[in-house]
Amino acid sequence: MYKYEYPHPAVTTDIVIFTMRDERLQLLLIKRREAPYRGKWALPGGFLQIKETIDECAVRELEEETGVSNVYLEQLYTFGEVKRDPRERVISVAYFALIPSDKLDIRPSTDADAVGWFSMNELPKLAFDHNEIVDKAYERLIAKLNYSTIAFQFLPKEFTLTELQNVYEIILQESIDKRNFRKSIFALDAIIETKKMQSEGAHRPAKLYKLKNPKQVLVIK
Amino acid sequence: MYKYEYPHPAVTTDIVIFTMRDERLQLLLIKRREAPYRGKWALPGGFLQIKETIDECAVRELEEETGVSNVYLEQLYTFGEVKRDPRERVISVAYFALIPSDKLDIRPSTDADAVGWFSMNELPKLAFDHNEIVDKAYERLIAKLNYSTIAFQFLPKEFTLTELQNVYEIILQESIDKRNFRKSIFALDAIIETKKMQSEGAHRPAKLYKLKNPKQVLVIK
DNA sequence: TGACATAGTGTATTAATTACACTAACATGT
DNA sequence: ACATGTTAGTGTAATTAATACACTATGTCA
Repeated sequence: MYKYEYPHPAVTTDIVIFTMRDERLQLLLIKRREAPYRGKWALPGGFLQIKETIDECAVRELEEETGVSNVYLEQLYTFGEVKRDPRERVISVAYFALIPSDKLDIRPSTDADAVGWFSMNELPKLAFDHNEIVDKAYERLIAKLNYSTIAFQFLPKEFTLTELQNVYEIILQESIDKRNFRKSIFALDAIIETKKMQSEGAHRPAKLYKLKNPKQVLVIK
Repeated sequence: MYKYEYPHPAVTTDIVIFTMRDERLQLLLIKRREAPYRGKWALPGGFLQIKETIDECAVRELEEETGVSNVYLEQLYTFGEVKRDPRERVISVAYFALIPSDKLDIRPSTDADAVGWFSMNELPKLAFDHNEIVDKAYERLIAKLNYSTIAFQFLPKEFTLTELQNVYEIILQESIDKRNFRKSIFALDAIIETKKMQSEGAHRPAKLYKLKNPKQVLVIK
């Protein structure tokens, strides 16, 4: 038992885990096995341990749910409505993570929870205020596409320009002129050619590129 | 006494209160009367009550420290290093507020704390991780100047274009061409002329303008 | 070897941003 | 009453950035 002179809220992190699957922006959800919202889908997350930072908590939760580590992870916003959790007062520090498409098939290692990928377009009604969190994450993601190199975080180390363009088109939900797109990407001075090509069917193969600084997300302009 | 099965951190809000005073960007600090960091300057803030939202907590703290309400207030970031407070585990949800220059001389109503305005350029070393919070707030403020109408929040209801330009120049620390500045402000379609003029010395008086939607901060572009 | 599918490339037009200098209107001092 | 000082207010040309647009290249497969 832990005792305090004044009431303390519980603190959790919840993570919006985005990836690109089947030409769609998808996110990872977990089916709740317990009340409240039993049987509902919810964002992965969990309670902050007393000896870890909030960032560490998010990294840990992400690793527990997806098995991936060392991916892009950013604090999003803190949600603190009084009744957002019916059990006790819970403050949730929300994060969002971007998983490259080649790290996807790693074990969803959660202890037998049902986990699933859901397309942004066809999300169910989620537990708690998690739809609100997802909306905010998506909003942030769209904003960041336009002033940072965050889009690269969806791709494997080596990628084609068409793959990159697809990331933008899928997230922004608009088509982009191919020549202008390439021009703007080259202007970033962020990628270099590899000597490899990628053959993906009965057509001309594409050059593979890689980031000059793979882990770095640049703010541009 | 409040008892929990697992340890709970305390949750506070800290507020970076910006204003424009003496042609400088300044912020409000409070001198701590108690340990830890006794005698050091710190951001105003306080513990989250169990029945108020985090936003409400920030509004309340702001009102208690400055006497002002109904000003621009935005959640900034949540700070959760394990040892950021030596007493117990404390998660701080930081906010930043912008106070119009004409609301300034309202009583700093705090119960006999020493409060003071400090210029951003000459900040002392603050208690806790508050310098880090201030840095992040300033960064956000600069960013928002460029894609929102947040700058108007520093000004009284009616203001001149020169006053507005001063806000930009002081915060961005660069001089701006007057004609281009005015052009870009008019292009926002956010202000209208009043019929009043402001005479401020031995020179031509300036037109007073006002916002079409005073409380609204627009995201632009 | 021809059909098909995606990769890859340049230029002209338009829009946005920047650079730049003089006149207008008031207060004050003589 | 007029000359001086000080800030308010205004437009245009030059530069840069963003957009629109169509054909050739290179592979696979039948």
